Amino acid sequence: MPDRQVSMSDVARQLEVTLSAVSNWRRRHPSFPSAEKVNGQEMFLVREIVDWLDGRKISKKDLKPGELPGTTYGTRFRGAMRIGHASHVAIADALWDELIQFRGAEDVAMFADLVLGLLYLAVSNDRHWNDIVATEGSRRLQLMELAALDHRPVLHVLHRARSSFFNDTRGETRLTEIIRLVERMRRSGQGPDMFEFLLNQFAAAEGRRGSGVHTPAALVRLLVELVAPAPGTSVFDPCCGSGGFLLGAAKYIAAHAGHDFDASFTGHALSERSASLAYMNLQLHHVPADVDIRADALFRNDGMLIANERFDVVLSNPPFDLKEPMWSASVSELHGRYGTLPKKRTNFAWLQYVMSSLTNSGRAAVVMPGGTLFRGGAEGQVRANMIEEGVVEAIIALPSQMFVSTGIPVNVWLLRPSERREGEILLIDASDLGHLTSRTQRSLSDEDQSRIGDTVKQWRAGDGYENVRGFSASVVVQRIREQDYVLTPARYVGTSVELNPPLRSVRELRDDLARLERRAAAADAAVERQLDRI
DNA sequence: AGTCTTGCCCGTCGAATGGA
DNA sequence: TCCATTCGACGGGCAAGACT
Repeated sequence: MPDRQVSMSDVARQLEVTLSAVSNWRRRHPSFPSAEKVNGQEMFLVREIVDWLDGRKISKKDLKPGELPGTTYGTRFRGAMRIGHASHVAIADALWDELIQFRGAEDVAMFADLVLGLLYLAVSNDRHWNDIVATEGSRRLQLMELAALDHRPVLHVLHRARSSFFNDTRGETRLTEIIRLVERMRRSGQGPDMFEFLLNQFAAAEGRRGSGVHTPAALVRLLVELVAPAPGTSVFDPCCGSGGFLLGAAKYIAAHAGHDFDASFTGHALSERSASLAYMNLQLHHVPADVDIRADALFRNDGMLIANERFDVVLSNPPFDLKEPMWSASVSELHGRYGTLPKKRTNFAWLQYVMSSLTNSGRAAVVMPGGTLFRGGAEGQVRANMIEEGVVEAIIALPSQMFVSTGIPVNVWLLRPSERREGEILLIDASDLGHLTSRTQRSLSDEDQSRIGDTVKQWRAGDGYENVRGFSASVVVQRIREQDYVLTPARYVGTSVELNPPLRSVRELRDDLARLERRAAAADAAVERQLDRI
């Protein structure tokens, strides 16, 4: 759309605001683009209008379903005019290619911190940002320091990045280029989404050497859909990483319930870096979230994870088989309502923790490694107790290679308070779903996600659900008990390929053959007739 | 008739104020 | 110091009126 033009009323119509609103903007804001008369009508350049609208937030009461608080009129205008409908991904993709050229020898995380920190400053409209863009050298570094002092999370990531980034002369020119790219991201008006996009890109770039667990976007969407958070709910992630689940839940609520946004979001981070990234990510999307760092106090002396609040919805992807001693040395066992575990078996400690932080009408979805479904010992005992208590609602086995950090297959535990026991557990084997996005990466398509989501919804509603061989099975607890509480879905759903087809009589087969021969003869005759006609 | 401006009203947000 | 309340600025909607 190089030089497309629009009138004031066009703008008002596309934005679904009144004409007077646009008129007021024009009257009240000298920065409003100037008009040009075409055939007696005043016209504006779309490019200039979009630029200006990007700086204009839609007030809460005027948000439409699906729009998060903080959405600008620029975004709405673009959507309505189908401008750049390829959206932030296309823009960010292009910028990403440029961006990684300026990566130096330092590790990806440092580079990520620098870029994300700057993008946060740019998008959150920091008062120093314009000067940072316009200045160079030590003055610019001073301004960055000043800006970071105003934003503590940025302070953390920028400090980390600075020491390794600016120790040579090339650092200066690279910084100039990076700031230029960040400014372009800001001007695109889709900074918050780009922040999220870059978080995913950087996590992928860090790969297996990456510092933290990063939940892929497809998995976030799946889990959020499975717990279906409603407006007014409290959402909690006890290990929130960069805030993906909390943001996903906020987006889900906004998309399904309009702008009614009185939900609360709480995240605990295991590192200061995670906390900073999560804080920035959520702030930029205007998600009112509390993010705390709880790494040092993860496990108390009695082995319990810290739990003193309850939430309606808990979503989490905690680190599997946590090796790091994040608890005090005096911890020898991990206690929980459903059993005691040796201190190295943290997976079920997380699951029990999730249960203890759930309200009695709550719902939780947790990502766990495959071992949690079948391992015996103390873990098997806890699993058995949870099943008997009726807190396990469903298990979904996912394909391998879903994560950048590990190739092992994972599964989703859907948990509910025991009051709601229904005597059956839904087991879904989705390990055949998904497609490879690279040699080592697999992702779930939208269809895959909705197939899983719809199955769970139908099963919950008790309406229209049927077991699908090789995919899903609703299983009574008694049957799981007989299997020593092993929850591996594949064991219950059967195989999709019929290994032992029921034997058919020779007569049936001969009849079939005869029928097919008759149809073939009829088809031949039809072809002959057509040929004769020519 | 269609397009835009103006004045007025009202809801929202944040800063200031006041009380425990 | 923390909380609630008040107040003013601001932005958007509405309706009447002006312009072409």
